[in-house]
Amino acid sequence: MSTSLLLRQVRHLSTAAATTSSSSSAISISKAKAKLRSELDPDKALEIYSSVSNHYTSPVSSRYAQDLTVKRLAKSRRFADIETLLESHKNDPKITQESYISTLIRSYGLAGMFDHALKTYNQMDDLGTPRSAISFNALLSACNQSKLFNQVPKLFKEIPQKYGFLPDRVSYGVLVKSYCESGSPELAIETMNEMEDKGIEITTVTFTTILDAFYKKGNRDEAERIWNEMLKKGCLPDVAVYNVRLMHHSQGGEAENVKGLIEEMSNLGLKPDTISYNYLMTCYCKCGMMDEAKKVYQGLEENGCYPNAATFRTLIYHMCRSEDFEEGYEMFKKSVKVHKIPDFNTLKHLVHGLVKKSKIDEAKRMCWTAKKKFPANFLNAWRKLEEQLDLAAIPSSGTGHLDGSDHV
DNA sequence: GTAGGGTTAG
Repeated sequence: MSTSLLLRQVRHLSTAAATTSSSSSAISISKAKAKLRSELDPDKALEIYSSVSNHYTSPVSSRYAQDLTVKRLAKSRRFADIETLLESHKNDPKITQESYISTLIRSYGLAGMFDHALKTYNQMDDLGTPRSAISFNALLSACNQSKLFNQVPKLFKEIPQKYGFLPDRVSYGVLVKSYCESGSPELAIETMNEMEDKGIEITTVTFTTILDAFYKKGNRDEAERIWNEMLKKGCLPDVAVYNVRLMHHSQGGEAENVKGLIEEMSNLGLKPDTISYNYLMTCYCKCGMMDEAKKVYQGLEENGCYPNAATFRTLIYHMCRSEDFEEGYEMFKKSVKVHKIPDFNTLKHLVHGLVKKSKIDEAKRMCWTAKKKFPANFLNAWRKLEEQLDLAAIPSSGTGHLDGSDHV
């Protein structure tokens, strides 16, 4: 189906949703989300999205599907398509709900289209949508997402005053983020003091933003001071704030410290997630402790976690570095099986390595599978790689199915 | 019903 046709259909569907309640061909939103996660092709993503977009249930459930679709389109620089898609939602009667229009504002931000986000925010008067901190927060987030960090303080000063509402702790959270992103965590601390004066709750989230900013600046002492202040203020640490600490300790290859932080989390009753374990794994890989890294991978499931694309990418990358290409190939097959294939560059190293070790059949099978699993715009890159390495012929044994049907 | 952690690499 062509994109323009599809978009026309989407528009039709969202208008139709105003009068009729459902369409029998639509797939469930949870099914769509799962499909969207593994779909890198923007056209196909749009197709999946269009089959659920007329089934708007609540902002939170449809936002994820919309965000994924917009992100795919933005990555392909298809801004006109994003506009058509998001503008079509303005025909929906739910546009008078502040939370509904807020998802559109946020999505424009995600695409880096802040001018459209602001235009939508300004349209609220005409559309008859009431304003509060909710849509304001969406606008501020859109500003940050579009990397216009310097504009956030200005909006923060002007908009609540203009429309007569008060910024809430989330609004302040976005403001803090904008200062941190501009490289001024000092201004973020000032903002935190201001929050305290105004009686606005400072949460673990706000501290996490600032903690991360100081680590990124290489100011570890200040980061530690923020961490201690957070605890002193009675904010409970959670998995996200530990992941910030894990990230910065794993970058220095401090395997013992990272291991210690993971244990600290468990002692506090926090369950490390895939991101936490990925940091531990990365750290072991960097220290050349590949066996320990593999143990982390093998233990993921019993810890209630699933490997993601970064898990496979990290393992495959470091297996290639230590010339364990066959092991890397086994890992590649596992990644295909669970639809978490790493990026092209990582796999390129692996194909080269397999050829170097005369594992021609494996290299051919890899290319064959990758061409099927990557989005269409990668087809040329894979063909070129095949040609360079003289792998273009059909794999010698069998058809080379790697997607769970054999060989895995 | 919104804010924080995944360019975890070369």
